[in-house]
Amino acid sequence: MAELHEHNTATLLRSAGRRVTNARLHVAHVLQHHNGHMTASVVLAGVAEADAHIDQSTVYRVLADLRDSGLVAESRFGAGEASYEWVAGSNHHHLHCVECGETVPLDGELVSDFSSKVLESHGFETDTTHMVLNGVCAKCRGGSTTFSGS
Amino acid sequence: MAELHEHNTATLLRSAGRRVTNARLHVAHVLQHHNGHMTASVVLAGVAEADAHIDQSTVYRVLADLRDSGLVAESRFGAGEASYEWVAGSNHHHLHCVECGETVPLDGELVSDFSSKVLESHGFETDTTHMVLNGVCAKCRGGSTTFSGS
DNA sequence: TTTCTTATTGCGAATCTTTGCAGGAACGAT
DNA sequence: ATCGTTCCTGCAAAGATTCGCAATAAGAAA
Repeated sequence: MAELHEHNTATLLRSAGRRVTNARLHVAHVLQHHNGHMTASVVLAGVAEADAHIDQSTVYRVLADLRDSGLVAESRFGAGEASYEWVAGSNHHHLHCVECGETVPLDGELVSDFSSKVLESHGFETDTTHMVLNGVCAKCRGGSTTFSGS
Repeated sequence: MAELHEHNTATLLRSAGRRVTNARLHVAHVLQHHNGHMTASVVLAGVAEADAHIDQSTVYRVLADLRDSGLVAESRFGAGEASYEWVAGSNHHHLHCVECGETVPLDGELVSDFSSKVLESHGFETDTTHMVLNGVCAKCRGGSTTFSGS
């Protein structure tokens, strides 16, 4: 099972034109086995635990090129530090509440509709594989709770 | 003129519940007199030139609370370092082309439409005072229609 | 103006992230 | 399996950003 994961990861890396290396597999593994977003320092810790020999600078570099390869999403929730999440190309979006800190998924259709309108009127093709919007959630607004969750 | 600016800035600071201080006026001044986005280090340099006595850590702190006050927008163009821009509450949005690096303004109505749809279906009030979308502009799209990740 | 409260600042040090470079590893070709 | 070309990585050092804390200055109140 871990093997399957690694096989997938290797394939993904290769099709992204990257070499399959120990450091990359470790970073990917840590990200894959953690639910939700992780800050760089958490990733750093996870990788260090798995293989103390991998250097911090390498982890940062790997994170950056996994991001560039589209396998990892890097999000900035407002002021805070960056956080990383394994996405492997899947489209998904977040609404991040600045009051309570919760992050909820955002309907992808709304995003793609918006995206195509932008393309229409500006000729600009937006990269909306992973979008983060800050704001205030239903609960914190105290208003109607029409959101069902998923 | 400079006086007017400073008067405005002071007022804005006060209504944001912040004290009017030398450091804040200097940072604001530097941002106001620069067209477009500036990285932290450029702001740092500008402030240092104006008043060498203001510490770097103070500039970072001021930048952060001007951001929190909504007077300054902090943008992250993809991988690069953060950049800052004096906005003082005005709504405006950017489309940033990852190919040529150009930044063009995005129609605010599209954004507010999108925003109200998100509110409708998720009960989530998005803060879209300053939005940055990455992608590929009309010019750079040229012939190719396919855009793969970032 | 003088006093009082507390947000801000400067300074030094800790922390986080990036960079240059030379040795080592991945992978296609032989 | 070995060779050769490039990509990656570890290491060390530089650079960027944040933090703790005592001293200072802003704004409110008297």
